Amino acid sequence: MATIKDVAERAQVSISTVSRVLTGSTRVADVKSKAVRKAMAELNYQPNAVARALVGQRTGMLGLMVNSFADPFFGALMSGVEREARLHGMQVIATEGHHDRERERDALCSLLARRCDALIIHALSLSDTELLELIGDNTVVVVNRHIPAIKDRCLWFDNFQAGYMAARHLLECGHSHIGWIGRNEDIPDNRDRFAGFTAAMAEHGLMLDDIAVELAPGTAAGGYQAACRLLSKHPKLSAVQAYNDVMAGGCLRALHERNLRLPEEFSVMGIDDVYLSEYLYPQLTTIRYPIETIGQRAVQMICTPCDQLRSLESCFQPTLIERVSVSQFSPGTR
Amino acid sequence: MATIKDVAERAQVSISTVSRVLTGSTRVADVKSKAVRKAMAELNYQPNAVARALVGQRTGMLGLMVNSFADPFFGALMSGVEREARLHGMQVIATEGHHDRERERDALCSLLARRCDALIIHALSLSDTELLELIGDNTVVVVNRHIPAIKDRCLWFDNFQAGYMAARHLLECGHSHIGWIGRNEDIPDNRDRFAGFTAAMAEHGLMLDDIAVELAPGTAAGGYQAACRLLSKHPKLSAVQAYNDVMAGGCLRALHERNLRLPEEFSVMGIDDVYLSEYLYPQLTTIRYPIETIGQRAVQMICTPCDQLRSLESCFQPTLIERVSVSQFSPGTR
DNA sequence: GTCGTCTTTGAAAGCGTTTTCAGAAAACGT
DNA sequence: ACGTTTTCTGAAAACGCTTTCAAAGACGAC
Repeated sequence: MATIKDVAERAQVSISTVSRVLTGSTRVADVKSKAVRKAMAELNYQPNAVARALVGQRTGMLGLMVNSFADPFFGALMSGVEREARLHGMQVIATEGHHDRERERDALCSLLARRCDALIIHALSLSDTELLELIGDNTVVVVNRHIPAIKDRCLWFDNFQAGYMAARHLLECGHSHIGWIGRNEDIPDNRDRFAGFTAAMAEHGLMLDDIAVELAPGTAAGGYQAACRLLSKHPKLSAVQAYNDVMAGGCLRALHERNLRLPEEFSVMGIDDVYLSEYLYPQLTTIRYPIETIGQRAVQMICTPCDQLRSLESCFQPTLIERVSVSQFSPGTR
Repeated sequence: MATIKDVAERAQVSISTVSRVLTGSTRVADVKSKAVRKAMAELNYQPNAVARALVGQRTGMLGLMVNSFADPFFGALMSGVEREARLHGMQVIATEGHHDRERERDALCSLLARRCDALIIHALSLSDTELLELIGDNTVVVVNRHIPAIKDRCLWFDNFQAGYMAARHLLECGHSHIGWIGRNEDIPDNRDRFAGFTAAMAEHGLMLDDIAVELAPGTAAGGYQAACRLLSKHPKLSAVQAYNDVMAGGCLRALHERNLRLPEEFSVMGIDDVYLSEYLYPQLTTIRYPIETIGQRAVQMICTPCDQLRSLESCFQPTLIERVSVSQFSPGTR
C-alpha cells in the first residue's frame, strides 16, 4: 500500500506538500499540486486513516453498542445511526452487549480503547454507576435510558405513556377484561410500560387485582407461553396488551391455535412498531417507538455544536399506530 | 487520557519497560513489573489502539458491508460475524451498501482507508470487476456471491438447489398449479432460484409456459402485489413459491384478505428462513439459508491459518424447514 | 581476578500522517 | 534598485506505541 512518502518521491516534492494537497489546508502551486494528484492516482494512493487519527486525535469513528444485531428493534436503531453518521463523515463501529454485564463491559472497553470520537450506548445490564465510571469523560449518548447524572446526554422513550396509551386504546374500544403479557426480567422498560398500563386501567376503575398478568421471557416464545397461561386462567378476557411487538407476535400464535377469529373475537396490542408488526396476521395495532429517529438524533447530538442542541427534546413520545389487531369489543361474539 | 509516557514516569521506568509489561513480550523484573501495573491502575491507563495499529500494521478491525442493517437477513449475518470476530479478538466495523453502486463503493473505500485487517463483503450493485479492483490485494471474504477469480474467498449459497427443493416439496405435496412470485430486479439470486424452480417443474412435465409468474420489488409490499395479480389471473392455483420469506409474507396477506383458510386451501413456500418466518401466520414452510453460519465461517476463513482452510466447503446447501404454510393438496377444498 | 554468558534495561528508530516554523522566492511599492 | 510583504516550500517535531540494538549488571566457570 502506497504511503505519502511514495507519493512525495514520485511527484518530486516533500511529504509536507503532499499532505497539503491532501487536506487543502494551504495553497500549493498549481504545477506541484497537479504533479501530486497525478502521482496519487498512479499509485492508487489512499491516505492511512490510522495515522491520521493518531496525529489528529480524532478517529472519525462512532462506537455503537446495542443488545443484538439480529433484533429488528436494534436493526432500526443501527440504520438510523449509520445513515446520519455517514452524513457527517463518520464510520460506525458496532458491537453487541447481549444483555450480559461482562459482555457489555468488554464491548465498551473495546470501543473506548479504539478511541472512538463518541459512543452511542444501549446498555441493559450495566448499572448507572458502572456505566458512568466506564465512559469517564468520553462523549457519549445513552439511548433508551434516563441517567440523571448525564441527563442531557440521554435519549429515552416515554414508556409509561406508551403503556398508558395502549391500555387507553383498548379501553376506548370497549374492552374491560384486558390481560397483560410482560417480561419476567425486571427491566425499567417493563416496569414503566406496566405502570402506564395499570394507570389507564385505574382510571376506568380497574384495580391491580382485577388485572390478569402473566410474565415470561421477552421473546416470541415467551409471549406464546404467557398467552397460553392467560387464556386458560381467564376465559373472560377479550384483549391482551403485550410488553412489545415480539411478545404480541407469540401471543397471536396462541390465539390462532385456539381458532379465534381475529380481531373480531380477540384484540391484541403491541408496543414498539418494529418491522415485524406489519407482517403479523392480523397486522398489529401498536404504539410507535421512533427508534430510528432516536438513532439519528443521537448522532446529531454528537456532531452538532452544543449551542444548537438545547432546543431538542430528549424524551420521545409514543404514537398510536392503528392497524388491524384491535377491534371494538362486541359482547358474545366469542 | 493517560499515555504510556505518563505510566512510565509514574512507575519510574522507561516507556520500553511499560510496553514490555503491556505486551508480555520480554521478561521484566518483578519489582518493576509491579510498579508498572500499579501505575497503570492508578492512572486508569488504556493503551491507545490507534497507535498500536499504526506501529503494528494491524488494526484488529473487521470491515463488514451489508445491504441494510434493518433487514433481518443481514441482522443474522452480522450476528454470526460479530460473535466469531469477538472470539478472535477482532472488532466489527460495519457499513451499509443500500443496493446502490455509489454507496457500496464509498462504503468499501471508507473501510479500506481505515485499514481493516480484512473485509467481509455482501455487495449487490458493484460488478465483479469493480469489486476486484476496489479490494486490490486486501484480505476479503465475499458472501453470497461467486466470483470465479477469487473463488476460494467466496462463500455462497446454492440458490438453484434452494429453488429446486422448494418446488419439489410443493410438487410432492400434490400441487400441480404452482405460481412463482419473483423479484423484478435482475439479480443472480433471483435468476438461480427461479431456474431451480423451473427445473423441478420440468421434471414433472410442467413447462415454463404453464407456470404462472409475477414479478415485483423484493419487499413484503411487492409480494402482496404480485400475489394479488397472480390470484386474479390464475384461479386454479393451489400454491405459490415466493422468492424469499419477506415476499412470502406479503403473499400471505393477500391470501388472508381473500379469506382463504391456510394452509388447507392454499400453500405458500418461502426461501431464507429469516427470523420473520416463524412469526407469520401460518408459520412459513421455507428453505433455510444458513446465513449466520456463513458469517461465522467468513470470520474463520480470515482468522484461521490457510493450511486448515482447504477442507471447508464454500457452497452452502439449503435445507427444507417444514412448518405450517404448506399442506397436501386436496382437490376441491377451495 | 578475568572472561563469557545471561538477563534486564533504556535510547532511539520507526509506523504514516499533520502542523509548525523558518527560509527562499516572488511580488509589490516607492 | 532596494526594502517589505506575501506566497510557497521543506525540515522537523509530534501523535502513542512496539521493537531493535547495545549497554549495563549479575552470575558462574576457569
